[in-house]
Amino acid sequence: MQDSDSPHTQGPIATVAFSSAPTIRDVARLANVSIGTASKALNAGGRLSQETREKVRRVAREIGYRPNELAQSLHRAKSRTIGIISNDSFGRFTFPIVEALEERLAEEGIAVFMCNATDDPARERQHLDQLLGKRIDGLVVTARRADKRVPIGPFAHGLPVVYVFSQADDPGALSLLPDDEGGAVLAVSHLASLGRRRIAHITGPEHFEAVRLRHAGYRSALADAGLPGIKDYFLSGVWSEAWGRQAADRLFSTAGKPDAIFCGNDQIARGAADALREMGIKVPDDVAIVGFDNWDVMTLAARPPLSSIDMNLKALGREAGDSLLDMIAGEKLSGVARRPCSLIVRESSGR
Amino acid sequence: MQDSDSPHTQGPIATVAFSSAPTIRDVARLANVSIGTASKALNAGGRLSQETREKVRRVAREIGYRPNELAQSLHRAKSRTIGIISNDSFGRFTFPIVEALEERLAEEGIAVFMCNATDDPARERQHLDQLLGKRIDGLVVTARRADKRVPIGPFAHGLPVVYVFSQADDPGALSLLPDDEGGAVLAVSHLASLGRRRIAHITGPEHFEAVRLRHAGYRSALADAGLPGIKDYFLSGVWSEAWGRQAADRLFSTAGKPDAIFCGNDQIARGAADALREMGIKVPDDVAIVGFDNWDVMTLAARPPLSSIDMNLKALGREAGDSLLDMIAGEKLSGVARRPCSLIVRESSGR
DNA sequence: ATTGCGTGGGAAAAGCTTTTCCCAGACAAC
DNA sequence: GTTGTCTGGGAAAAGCTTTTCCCACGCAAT
Repeated sequence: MQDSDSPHTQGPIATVAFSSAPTIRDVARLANVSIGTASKALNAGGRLSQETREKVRRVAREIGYRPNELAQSLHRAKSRTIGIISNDSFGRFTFPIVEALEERLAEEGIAVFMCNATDDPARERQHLDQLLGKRIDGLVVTARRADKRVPIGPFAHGLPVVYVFSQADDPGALSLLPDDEGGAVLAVSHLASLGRRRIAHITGPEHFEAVRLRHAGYRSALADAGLPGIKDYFLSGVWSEAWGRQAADRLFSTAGKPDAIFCGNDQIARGAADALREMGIKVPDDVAIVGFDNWDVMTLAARPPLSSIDMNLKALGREAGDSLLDMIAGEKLSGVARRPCSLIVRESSGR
Repeated sequence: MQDSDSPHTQGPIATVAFSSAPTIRDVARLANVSIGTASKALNAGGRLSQETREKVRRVAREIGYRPNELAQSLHRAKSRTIGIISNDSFGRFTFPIVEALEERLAEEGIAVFMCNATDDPARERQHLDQLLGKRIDGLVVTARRADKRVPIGPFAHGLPVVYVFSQADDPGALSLLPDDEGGAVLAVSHLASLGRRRIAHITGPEHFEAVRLRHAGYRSALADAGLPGIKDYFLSGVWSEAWGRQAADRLFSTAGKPDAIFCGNDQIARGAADALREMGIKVPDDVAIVGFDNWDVMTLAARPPLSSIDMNLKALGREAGDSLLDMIAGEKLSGVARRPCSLIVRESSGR
């Protein structure tokens, strides 16, 4: 906290009852100084005797004075406030991002307005309007899917905008995304390094960019390992456990019995693991499995616990905060940046 | 939106490039009127000719004028802003609450500051300090568990405070909670109404108030149905699928084979369902199961899909918004209110 | 004793809006 | 033609801070 030594952060919430929050006039009056002097005393600026300074601070603490940030913001034309517009109703993916972002910004004393638009352009517009009225210093846009969306700007006054887990054709804005392709490479190379040679891929709907990118990573990692791409080993469906079970059944009835499966998410992976267990196929001995998302609810509850790819969403959120701060400070950042995923090895591909 | 007819909500984000956001002075100058007149023209107040009014509005729209809410807030001593402090890092339970709350408040043009304290009193204090500086009109406190916490106030200036999914000994504040006991009654009466007579209860750690309340509901519903409470049928453990499996195993090896299980949450219920299936016990034919939370990730993926108790968290969040609005409007609300849960019947107790 | 300088503190403006009060002008009525 | 009334619009204050500029006083130096 930059102002952790300012008097109001230490005092009680309020000691003296005022009819409304005390202002600097109250402080000045009670300390027998002018308003300007009181302000200088509280802000470590100006030339004041130590004595006066302390007197003012003491009074401020006693009456629970806390500067009105609205007035401060108005004065300095910076609100120390940013907005987040989400289209995920803050679901599983945006949440860690938003949490890390909020934490980073809180470190700088910047508060976060949270707006949920749930893919409704009218609501998004309404929120945006309100945020602009509140003179936010920056804007973060996030979503459930990393697919391209229409730009939310551009803004005449150069409002800094960061898209995270989301992207748009917005030349002035920065997009921060996980490296889906790299994550898939990580998973498949890991499986190959275990000696697996028949690696299947069960995943979600192909209209997701993430599905296409992870598929690309799967293929390139296979090629790098000198393994053939087998058509029947690629199964695109939906993001559910039921599909994972169904696809696994299919792999072991019609297709040629793989010895490893890379799944597009952890739900599919868990479904596949369940199906294999019920078929009497041992995981990881007969078939190794790696999921995607590293969602503990799935990976830890599955039998056996699932290896998975972690998109490092907290790090992504934190970086979004860093970047936004840089942009607010005047730096120009733009383009699309993809950040690496991590492989988390558990029993399903362990040993 | 109360001001949906004000000009700025319809115009473009910005048409003319200003060095910084245009102010009402710019509008007044370009429309050849005084600042006061411009304000009146834009706000439907005062006595102005229709002509002047339209001229001002046209200019405002053309230059993308948007009133500075910081100045408005400063003037009217209402920020139209509230804060939410969460200690759940916005997890599964607080999300729906916060989402509904934000939606309700957005309807009134009130923006929401989101703060995550994660059970760290220092961070909570820091956030609170900042929020008070920003002159929020109200505060919502939420948490991962509904257990009692230390009050966040009291505040000298009567800041409205609502605890939701959380409670504290704060005489001036309102607490809104789900009726855990009633939810348990709902579940157990439902099972009894299906003709089940040996109803077990597998649940989480007893230091959770929710566990104790649901247990109480379980017992009172048993009594109401004229069923005996059997000691071996109550199993308290942790909130996990693994515990659900383990407890179910125990019920069917040592205890006297129940014909229904009411589970303290959906993860336990899913674990129990899995264990039963693997023992060759049919759900719901041999044993009916009802979970708690109605968490779709569990209830829909389980085999069979799980009946569950829904805490109606969205309704709770919306009501928290309503109450906070009332309190901001001057109404005095306090005490602890518990809101009913709903029973969602699926296959695990269906037919 | 007078000049000069430094120091401590005050006055005022600026940032943007809203609202109240007031004034000037126009028109009607006498 | 003069008075009165209504109407359209302007001036100014208030809301709270910060910051710049300036002034007055005291002390030291000549």
